[in-house]
Amino acid sequence: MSTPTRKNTPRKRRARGSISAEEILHGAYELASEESLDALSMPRLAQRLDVGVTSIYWYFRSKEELLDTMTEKAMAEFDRSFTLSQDVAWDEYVRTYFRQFRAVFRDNELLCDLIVMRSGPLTPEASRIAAQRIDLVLGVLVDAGFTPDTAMFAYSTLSVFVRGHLFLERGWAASGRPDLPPEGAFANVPGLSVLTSLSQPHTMAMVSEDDFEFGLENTLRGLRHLLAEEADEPCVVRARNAKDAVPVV
Amino acid sequence: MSTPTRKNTPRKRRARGSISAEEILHGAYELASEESLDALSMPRLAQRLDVGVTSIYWYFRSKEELLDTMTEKAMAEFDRSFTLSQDVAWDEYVRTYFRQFRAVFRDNELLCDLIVMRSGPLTPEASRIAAQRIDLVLGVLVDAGFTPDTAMFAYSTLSVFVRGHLFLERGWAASGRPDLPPEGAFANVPGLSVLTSLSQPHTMAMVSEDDFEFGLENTLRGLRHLLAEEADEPCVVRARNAKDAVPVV
DNA sequence: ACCTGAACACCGTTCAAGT
DNA sequence: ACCTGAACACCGTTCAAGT
Repeated sequence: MSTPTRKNTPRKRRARGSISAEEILHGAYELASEESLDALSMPRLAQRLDVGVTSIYWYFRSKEELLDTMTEKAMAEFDRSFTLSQDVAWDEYVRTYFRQFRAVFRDNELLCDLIVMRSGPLTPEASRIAAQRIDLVLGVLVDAGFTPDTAMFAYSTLSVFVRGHLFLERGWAASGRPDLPPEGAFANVPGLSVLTSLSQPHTMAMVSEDDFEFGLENTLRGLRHLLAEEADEPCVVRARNAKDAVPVV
Repeated sequence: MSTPTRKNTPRKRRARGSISAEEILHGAYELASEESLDALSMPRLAQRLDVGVTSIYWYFRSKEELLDTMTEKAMAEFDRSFTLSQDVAWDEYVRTYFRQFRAVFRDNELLCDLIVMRSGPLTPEASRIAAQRIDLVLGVLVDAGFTPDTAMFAYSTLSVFVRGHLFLERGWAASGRPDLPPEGAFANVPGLSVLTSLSQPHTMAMVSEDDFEFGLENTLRGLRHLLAEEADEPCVVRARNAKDAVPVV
């Protein structure tokens, strides 16, 4: 029994062409997908691939570079899971698009972690995929009468709102604690007036289904009226403030 | 010269009442404030306080508990840096409030890291402070004619948007790279139509000043019209979609 | 050219003491 | 009751080799 124990067995040296960037990327993606992005560490990945930890560094300069490449893969997968509607009004198109946007990230934690949570500059490839998808939505908005610039701002607002929503949702999910007790969240805070007179339960998290839908619809309402204003809609005259709105009777 | 070297000098044991939770909290807050929240580690903090690392664990069960307490402090500081406007229209009030909301977090990285980036359940104390501030804004909305529930949704939308904006901004800032080259961001992506015809520079980051202002104003516009709809404004009849809007001429 | 283990400088946290 | 160092199980990364 001079055989070294399992634990201390040094792996036999692998052949020269036996690893590749693709293989590492695939293993990393799988590991993160099965467990979580947090669980992805260089040692764990090496173990899974049956490779020396340092070998990974020959193919990826750093963990960040590996994550960037994983994000490319994630962006392609995100793109594939979209089904764009056709022949609907621009606002229905946008509504469906961003509901789906949220749904895909909600159902796939890894995509959300790589693309939403790790937000920042993308690789050119990931950037390309995103740009082409965004351009389609902008096209719909421009066809509806928005200028290209306004269309871009409209997309930006919704994108920031939806990603903000996903980000905050994740924060509460990660805490383990379920959302605050729906009612009674503010029960023992003195000096409150409105918060204690809500007729439906609201939570501090602000990431309920209703919160999402309200935000989405309100943004669309704003855009609808912006479009009308830009087209010199005769009904409401330059309504900057509610009380300034002049109904043309 | 039998004196042990500086490096290896064991700290002399401290007296029994010589540390306190407050002192640790203060030191942690200062360290994070001077450097960054990332730079705050238990060993670094202990070193700064001239205390054994493990001593901290007598006062705080974990680093997370320390961070939660720091967030309480941060929330109080955030609250103090607010100056609420008076005697202005509800939408001007909300506009000023959320511009300030963003500005405070932008100017104080630590507050942003503790309150925005580390979003999730707050301690009861932090929760209380936030609830009281939010209640003031809701009061203004209710006075303007919104129902308490709608007021809460309105706050939620804006809060999620602004925090989303701050979160994304931080992601791009952390990357070190300045934002993408304003124009030419999509220059070499084939098949683009709208993105290549923008008359002003937009960036992939979607967190420019203009993006923020557009989102804020658009949300306010949506809310203004929602208020009008709810009050049975005679001008636009149940305008769920732009094409459904019936101008009453 | 590719793969490797040992080593480095860190983490957060536990534990069995010391006083 | 409070403070402590040693130790544990991790990180990401570098370096000087091996083949």
